[in-house]
Amino acid sequence: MLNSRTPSVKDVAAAAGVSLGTVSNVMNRPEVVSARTRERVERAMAELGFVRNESARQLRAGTSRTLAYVMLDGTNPFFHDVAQGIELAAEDADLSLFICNSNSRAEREEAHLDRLLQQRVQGILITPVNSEAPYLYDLTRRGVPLVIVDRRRDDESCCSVAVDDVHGGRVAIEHLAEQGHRRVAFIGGPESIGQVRERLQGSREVWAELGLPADDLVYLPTEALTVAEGRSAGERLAGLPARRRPTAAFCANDLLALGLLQQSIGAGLRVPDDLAIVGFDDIEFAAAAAVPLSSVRQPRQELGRAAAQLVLDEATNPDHEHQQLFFTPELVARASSRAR
Amino acid sequence: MLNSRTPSVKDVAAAAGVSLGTVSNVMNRPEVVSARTRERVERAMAELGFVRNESARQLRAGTSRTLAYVMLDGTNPFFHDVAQGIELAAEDADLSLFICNSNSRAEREEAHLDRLLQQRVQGILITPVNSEAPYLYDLTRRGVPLVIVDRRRDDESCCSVAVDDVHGGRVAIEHLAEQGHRRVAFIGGPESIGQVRERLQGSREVWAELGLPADDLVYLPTEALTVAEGRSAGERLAGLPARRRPTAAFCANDLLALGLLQQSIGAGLRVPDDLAIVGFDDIEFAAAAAVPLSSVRQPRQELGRAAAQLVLDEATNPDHEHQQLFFTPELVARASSRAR
DNA sequence: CTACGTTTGTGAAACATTTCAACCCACGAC
DNA sequence: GTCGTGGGTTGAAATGTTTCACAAACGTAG
Repeated sequence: MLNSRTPSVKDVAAAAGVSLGTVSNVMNRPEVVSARTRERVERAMAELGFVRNESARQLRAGTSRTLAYVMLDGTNPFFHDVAQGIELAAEDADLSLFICNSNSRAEREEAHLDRLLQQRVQGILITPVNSEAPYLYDLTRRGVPLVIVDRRRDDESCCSVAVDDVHGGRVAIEHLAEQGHRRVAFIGGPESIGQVRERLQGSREVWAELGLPADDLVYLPTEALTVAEGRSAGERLAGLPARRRPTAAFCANDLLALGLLQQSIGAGLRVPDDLAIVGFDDIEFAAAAAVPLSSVRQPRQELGRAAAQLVLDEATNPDHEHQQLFFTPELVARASSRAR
Repeated sequence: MLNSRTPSVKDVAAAAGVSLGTVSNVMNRPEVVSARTRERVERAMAELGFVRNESARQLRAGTSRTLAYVMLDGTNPFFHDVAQGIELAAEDADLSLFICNSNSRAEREEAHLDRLLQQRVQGILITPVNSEAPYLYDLTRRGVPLVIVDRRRDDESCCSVAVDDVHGGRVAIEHLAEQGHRRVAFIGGPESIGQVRERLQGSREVWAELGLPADDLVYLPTEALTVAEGRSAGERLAGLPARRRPTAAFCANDLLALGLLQQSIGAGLRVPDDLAIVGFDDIEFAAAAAVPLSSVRQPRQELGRAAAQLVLDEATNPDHEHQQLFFTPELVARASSRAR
């Protein structure tokens, strides 16, 4: 019953009474083989339960059928949405997607990249721990199509897809100012993350343009962009003397905002009346929060899809040129920041 | 500068002045080659930037270095936590993990499985759309190590790892009854999902044992286990005549519960005073909800880790026996259901 | 009936690795 | 000296595909 070995093209060829090459043609160029033989071969395949060996295919053909995405933080739904966008594009191109998670650790990231190199994936999409890491430059030197997602590089040595974070910071603060807030907290960190810096920069820019005193935009640094850090920021916020306490907070991402929201409500504050909150990313759960969260929306799936298209272009188009794609995020105002 | 071809073992061998076989030995059985030559070969590898071709390795060696997990629903963080557990186990065994997402569509699932078969992955973990699907039985017939995660099969024709859902239903309802609730809603669906059926069954069992009238455990069916469905269930709940309206709800998963929570608060209900809520899964966001959500905790990472161990056993241990692993979920009581 | 073009099918080479039997060589025991 | 012994290394076969130059078969126009 159990056929020790899984059947190969050779077995199929024998069963169908044709040559190896013909079986291969049936799989790869069905138009060159006559309907009659094609059918015979297909029947043989079905009967034997033939499954093409991808390693052999790839070895000989030299081209793999997979893309890979190395995401930064598996606990943040944002990245899964990006991955979903990539997956859709990959599906269209009839490719598989390998999803890895570096968990913000450079060493894991490097290990994953090493594996992917061994697999000879067609292209790599990555939201890196550090977009200037030398091993990333190695990839490009090796000629591996590479797209940096949701980050950027100063030089333009590879494609990237990102969102205008400075602008994102601007619209968030603008909105809060419009709602009448005159003392606002910026919550986020560590500053080593480019995103955080730029969102903060945008916030400060527009704050200054509105002629508001710099001191009244309070920077509350955090250790990471997590729910727990959001809660702890909330505690620090509550600890400020009433006079100094902001009436609104702009968080560098939604996880922070969700943590802050929870802590605030738990502490008996009314949101948005006592504290207005705006997040960043607009993850699914932002809208589902008890007080639906205002957030600066990133086109998450679009980001992924666009990145996949760039990497495919680099992989297949001989005169590909690196591009830096930019999306403009927009504010989605919900209950957590509206009307005082 | 750019060396057209990526170097192969042959190139390394030439550069180091040894034979092919020796280079291979350096990679696979370093102990049999003398320290001197090993070092020479390693230097040559580094200089040439050699990267082993995994396809060729796999083709010849016959064994792949990857596991795969086909998850049911990428929008539910629960599955990502399971995946994380698998990933950890895979990392320990020095394997890569391929993560796929069927999005609850049998056709996508089958397409993914086909791909994985072609890749000759070492084993497949899956949370299937339907655990009795014929193509799943095909896998076993083919001899592919297979573990069903978070589902079960009636016959014991493959390994599975799941949670005792009947028990989960029991503890949730027991808890609510203890808090004094005498009219409770069970929210979940569709009934085609085994989980939903069993959680409901457990609920009914314990309700009857407590001597409460069957009619007072109100079953509110939903189309899916999503936040949106939770919201809509909330609306239906609010529409019930006050006399018939439950004072507590047990949701078949946390997404539903989160949706219900949001809708209820938005409608001006106080949780848990007007409506107590218990979810299922205990995803990260459950604790982070504005009113921290009580939930029946599944050991998510543990589930994944255990499943990975089973699949590895099946893959490597010649006298492997199929096992049905069971975890007992436990209630995590938080503010959404405590003390009226 | 021949020459020629088209359509189908063939067979061997190539891909990059692992594996294994065989070989070489130095060294110690006798 | 000779004979094992065993560590170190080699070379060739094998893995399952794809590709490509070529052959065979078959019409068809002249």
